[in-house]
Amino acid sequence: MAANLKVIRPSTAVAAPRRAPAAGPLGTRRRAAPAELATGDDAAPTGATERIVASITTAIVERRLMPGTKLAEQQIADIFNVSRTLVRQALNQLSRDHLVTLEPARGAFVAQPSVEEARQVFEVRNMLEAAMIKRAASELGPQHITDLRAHLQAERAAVQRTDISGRTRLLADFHVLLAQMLGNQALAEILEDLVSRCSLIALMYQSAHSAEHSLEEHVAIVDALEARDARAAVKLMQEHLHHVERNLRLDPRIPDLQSALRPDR
Amino acid sequence: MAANLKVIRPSTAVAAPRRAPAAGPLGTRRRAAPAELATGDDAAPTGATERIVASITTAIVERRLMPGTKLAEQQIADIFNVSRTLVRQALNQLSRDHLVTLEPARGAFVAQPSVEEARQVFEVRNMLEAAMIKRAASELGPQHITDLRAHLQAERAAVQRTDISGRTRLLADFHVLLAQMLGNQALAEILEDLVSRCSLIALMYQSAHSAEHSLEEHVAIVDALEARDARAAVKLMQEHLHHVERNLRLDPRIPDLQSALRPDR
DNA sequence: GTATACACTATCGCATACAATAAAAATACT
DNA sequence: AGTATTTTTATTGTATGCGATAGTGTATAC
Repeated sequence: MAANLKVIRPSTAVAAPRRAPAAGPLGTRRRAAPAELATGDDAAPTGATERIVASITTAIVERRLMPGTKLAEQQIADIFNVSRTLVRQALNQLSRDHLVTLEPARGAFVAQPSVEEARQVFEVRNMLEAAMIKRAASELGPQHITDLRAHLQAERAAVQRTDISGRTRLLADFHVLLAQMLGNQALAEILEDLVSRCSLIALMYQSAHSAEHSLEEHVAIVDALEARDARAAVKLMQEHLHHVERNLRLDPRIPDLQSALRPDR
Repeated sequence: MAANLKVIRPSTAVAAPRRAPAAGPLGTRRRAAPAELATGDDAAPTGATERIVASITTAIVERRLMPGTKLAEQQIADIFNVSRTLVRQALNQLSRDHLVTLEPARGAFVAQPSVEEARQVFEVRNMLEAAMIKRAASELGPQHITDLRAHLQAERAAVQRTDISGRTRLLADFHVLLAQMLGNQALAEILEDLVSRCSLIALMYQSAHSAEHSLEEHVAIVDALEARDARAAVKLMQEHLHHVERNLRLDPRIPDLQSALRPDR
């Protein structure tokens, strides 16, 4: 009975995962415990911190936690029926992922990435994913392509049924999936961080980039990979990232409004 | 009198930094506390965890802590005159940096990167740094070149006086410095992680790559940057990374011997 | 003499308790 | 009435304590 909690309202509360942690194509997050059994409920002795991190990460990426939301330790501890100690560990990890910011003696808050940070993250993604997709074009086999198609199908399903949180996650996972297929865990971990941050950025700056458009571009990328056309794949990926970035509402008004309204709650 | 400790012997002990934390060209590590005064001694209320992380990181990168060394919580707590709580936080952060591994219910150990992990890290560095140096060639100004030359001078000095720990750090910092000059903090942080891991890898696999050789290659890279020859810079950087990787003693004998001899000590 | 089983010790995992800090509220004063 | 100041309250930061787990050493049986 550890993790039965309702979806949260935007006001200073935290959400738990509605679905089992390892549901999606790449559910497990880094540094998994030895052998996490299918403990649907609470019986995860060591993985308690992991569970909290995964829950909050999912909540942020799936847009159920707004930037700037305060993450009070005791509240989260009550929700997960653990002590503040474990919550603290989780929040520390999340701050390393740039998903929450720790203000000394004030508490943890869902991060509010600056415009500059957004620029930097997209720049790094561009560097990394261009190189990645180039290798993918030459190294991925038929099985990988099949798996990618399956993922695209899942994306399409989520988009069609307007599953906002599912589609957000799946669209982001596409990029991480590519990294994992190259068999490079180090790359996958880095990209996972970057992609998560991008989800937060997209949320904060109210991306006008439609999910349909992203899906189309993903399809085009896989097509290029299947054709082993590295040049086209790189170009498509870079354009894709550029589109996503360009469709952010980076007008100074928006973030200012955000932070202007938020100080009190 | 918090941080007066002697240099450690390889057997299950931990070292503190002999010099002030922010000494080198890029001394401060990520997520710095608001304004870390020059508190030579202990008066760092919030930054206590930071200090421990920085100390152990430095100790590992500068080769004063061998891979596999046990990092007992109480020992470190005694050394820094803090409670195990803060040490735990520090060790958690370090495990996120891949510098220590946390074995459940057994403790923390200086990481022993596998051959496969080494391969992956170098692959990512290659992707990232090739793209980075390409941008650097077009974006860096004369002042940056001057700063790079100064850094090379510091490298040369450390190499000449056979300052083993200093040169190891400086050679690694060269790459991070490049990232910082591009004004991309996100990139710099990622690269800092990768470079730290490489230091550990080089230590573990007894790199035969001479420091002099690395220095020469760094000089060549800066020359190419100054000439704004992006193509050459990329090529030189990739060759440099390739040389470093190729000079690792990746023979299966070494790590097997390590793990064969190590279980008892 | 070797191997297995048992007990002991040391360290980790987690929770709880206490101290310090910052926000909030209430009161007093201009 | 509005503002400044003090008191109160809530939340974070750190330390400590207890239960649990794994490693180590010893004794006993074969």
